[in-house]
Amino acid sequence: MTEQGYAAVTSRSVATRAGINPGHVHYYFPTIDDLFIAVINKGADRNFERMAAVLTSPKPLLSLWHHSSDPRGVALLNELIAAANHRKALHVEVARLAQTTRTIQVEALRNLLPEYGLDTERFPAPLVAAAIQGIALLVAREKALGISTEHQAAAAAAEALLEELEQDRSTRGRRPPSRSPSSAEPSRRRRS
Amino acid sequence: MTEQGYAAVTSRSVATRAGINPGHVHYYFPTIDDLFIAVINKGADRNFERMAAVLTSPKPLLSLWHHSSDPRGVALLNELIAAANHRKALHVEVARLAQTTRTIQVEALRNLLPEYGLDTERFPAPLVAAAIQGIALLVAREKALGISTEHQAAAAAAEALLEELEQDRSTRGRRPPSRSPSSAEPSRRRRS
DNA sequence: CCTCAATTTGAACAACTGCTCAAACTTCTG
DNA sequence: CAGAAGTTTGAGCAGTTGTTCAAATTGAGG
Repeated sequence: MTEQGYAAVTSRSVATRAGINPGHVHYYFPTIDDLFIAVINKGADRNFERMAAVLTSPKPLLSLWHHSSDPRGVALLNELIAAANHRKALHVEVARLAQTTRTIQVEALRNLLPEYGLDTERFPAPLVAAAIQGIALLVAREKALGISTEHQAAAAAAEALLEELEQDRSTRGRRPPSRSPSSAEPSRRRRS
Repeated sequence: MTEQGYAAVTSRSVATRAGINPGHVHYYFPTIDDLFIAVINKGADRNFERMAAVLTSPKPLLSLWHHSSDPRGVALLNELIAAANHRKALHVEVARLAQTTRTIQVEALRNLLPEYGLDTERFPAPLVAAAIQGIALLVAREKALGISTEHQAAAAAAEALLEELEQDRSTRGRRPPSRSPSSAEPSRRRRS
């Protein structure tokens, strides 16, 4: 699926790779849609586990970036979404996977972002989540297309920024967060 | 293609929609790949024109955001990329389209970004381009999947940020940019 | 009006797809 | 070891695909 697109996944191609008989595929997965749904669910399980680990790791944002940058994961999700656009039965499943993933991310980020000293008015959790995953998605896509080295610069800059944020968080962590906005920094537009 | 995926584009389906005979499609487009390539090239032309207009408009970043958020454009590009992953003949064409688009964007942004007062060390042109297009891509995708209202918050926040940047640029424009970093703002980390 | 080229049609072909099903085979159970 | 349940196979069917091609139709030029 990641190598040749979802359309290359057929009873026969799967059987050949699995070293079994084409008809036998339908013994365990009555329809090909069932096979796709199984892929989605298995991918979802792994994804949720990793996501939980990522969001409770020492450097959540950076880990989320690395996780979202995984080329195989990006390629697989892209194909699943494209497949869902062609086969209606998959649409519901893919939507649910994406929905749950996004909800987990946003809820976790809502708790985490204050620790980074981010102005959550200008940079609310949904935006940060979309930015990290969106940039990672685009970088992975351009790498897969074999485009020039522009995406490397973007990836490097993104990683540097997140590293910077993680450092801010760790130094902040030592002294408890001030409850009143009176001290040090000029409240607005400190950061972006 | 945008409605049902690239796999739904067949000699017969195209002919039916065009009100012509299936075989006649092959008179003008010998192979279906040729048809896809024509779509790519036509889309590329329109895209380059709009991109040029966007990048020379009064609010380039905001316009780029709106342009990148166009649902039909996102859907079409997604399908073309998915198709290119399945049919090798398209890969070259799609890669060239994406490459050219990205190059145009980045080169324009390299000239524009200083006007916004952005620290181009931390926010180089490739990152800004990837961020705008990546977030727009993700938002459009989630909207297409029919996912909850989380993406709306992300889109609103992104738009507000860009609007803010545009205002900075316009007020900056009145007084010529200071050549030395001595004045007003504390040089590092003024902005993100 | 006649001719010749360009266009349009309809039918057909081979290759592939998802899926079914009866028959063969294997494994487990009593 | 017999039989039942589960597994695996191979062949086949109906439908769709890209593509070809000869024949029919249309249109332009002399």
